[in-house]
Amino acid sequence: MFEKAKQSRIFQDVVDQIQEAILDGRIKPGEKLPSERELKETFNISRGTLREALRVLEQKGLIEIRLGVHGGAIVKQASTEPMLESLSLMVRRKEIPFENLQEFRSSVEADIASLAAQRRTDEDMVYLAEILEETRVHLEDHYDWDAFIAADGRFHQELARIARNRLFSLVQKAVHENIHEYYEAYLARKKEILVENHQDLIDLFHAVKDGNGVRAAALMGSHVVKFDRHMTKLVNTPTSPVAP
Amino acid sequence: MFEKAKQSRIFQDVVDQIQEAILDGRIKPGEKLPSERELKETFNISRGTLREALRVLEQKGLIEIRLGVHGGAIVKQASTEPMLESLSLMVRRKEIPFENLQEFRSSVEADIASLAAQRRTDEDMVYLAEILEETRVHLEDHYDWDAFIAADGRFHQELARIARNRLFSLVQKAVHENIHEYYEAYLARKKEILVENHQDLIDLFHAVKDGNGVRAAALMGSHVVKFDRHMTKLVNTPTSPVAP
DNA sequence: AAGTATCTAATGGTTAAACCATTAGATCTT
DNA sequence: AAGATCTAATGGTTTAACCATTAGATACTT
Repeated sequence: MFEKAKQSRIFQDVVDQIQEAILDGRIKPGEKLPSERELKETFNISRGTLREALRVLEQKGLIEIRLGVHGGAIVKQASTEPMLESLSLMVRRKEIPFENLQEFRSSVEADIASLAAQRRTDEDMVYLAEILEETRVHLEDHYDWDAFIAADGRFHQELARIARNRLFSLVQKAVHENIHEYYEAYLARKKEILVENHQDLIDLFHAVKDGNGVRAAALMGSHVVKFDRHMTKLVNTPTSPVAP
Repeated sequence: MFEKAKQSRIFQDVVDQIQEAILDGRIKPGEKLPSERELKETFNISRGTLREALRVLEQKGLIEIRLGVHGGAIVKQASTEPMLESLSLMVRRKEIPFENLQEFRSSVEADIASLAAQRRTDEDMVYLAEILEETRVHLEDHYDWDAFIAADGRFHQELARIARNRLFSLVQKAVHENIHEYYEAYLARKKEILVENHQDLIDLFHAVKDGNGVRAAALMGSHVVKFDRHMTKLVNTPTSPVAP
């Protein structure tokens, strides 16, 4: 019924006030807050307390601090960093099993492929074809594992852009960045994997070009799953039963 | 080719060291860090600098500070708070258009419904049936809009649990909490909306019970879209063209 | 006149020492 | 035994000073 009375922390009050000012648009991205010495007077607090508030706001991705004579706290554009970091921390803390991450990625990528197929324009397909050609070059002309993987990443990213949903783009990026580390660590660099992968991308390209959302989603789902399977056994360290 | 030399900030170094210790498991959830006065000696820094580091770690959700004689910084269990907050900030800063949020939610809920249908056990269905009955009571026996909406939320949440993917659960929660504010603000409280909604839940329940993932996904997709449509026109404030 | 070096002042980064507020446990009182 | 009080350790806050970085002003050199 009741909630515990919050122990007042002055810096938290300052954080809230500045955050609301930013969210309400009273201070806009690019604009500068007053200097620390001015702000401490405004809020009638010490500089140390003010600086603790600034650290919190900085960590939230709301402000950025610059050094020097014309430095100070500048309101940042909204960015994906805080989301990337918080997801990354969840994964690194093993709060999310790796298979969950794989499964989620597979579903999200399939959703993206479906939307992309429904919304792609002719210009989109031109650019997507360029990326597809890149993967072919890095596979057939000058074999280069890392370059192929990088182009493959751009292909997925571009599909998300074609889907025209910023949240999907953001989530796709967050998941990809967090799963990529595992590729580096656990994936055997066999060319045959990339050959298979490349064929998937070609099929995907055509499904999107044809506006066939159902097929695009199905192809993408199996594409991701197939790729993940190459390392599943290596990642899954069985947890030993805990003694009572 | 090069990246700009990072301006060294001492507190950042402290943040990194403590964060790594937590992620490596050298300090475990529930365990307490030494007191501020001890830590400042360990790192050979001032207390103010140390406290700035603690503020950052606290904001990252890695530690929690308790007051009093046996207080101090305690390593927290991994939790969803940081992700919820960062997504919330993105939405509130209008970095993500509302329609994107709706569309994303619809896709994710459909994915969840599909997985749930594939993985549900008999016990799962017993509990899900209880929640479904709750919605019926709040609609037919003692009509209560808020109670129905709350039970509806639990139905979705329980489906995510049945899907047995923590990342889906987490994302579902994050999106739901961020979209819920809009319901409060923009949704007309007409009973007929809930009647329609309730029928959807019944159909969904049976699709899941039958293990029909495809049908469950389709039902969930249209269920969410239908619900969202009731407020779409109200939320979309057309942006006036900007003068050059 | 142009370019270069130096100086200046404002800003964030850091330190030090002190005091306040909160809290769990020890001690005292009844 | 129960309750009140004291004690000490901890986080929260303040103050005042100094350091490091930086953009612009000024002085100097060619």
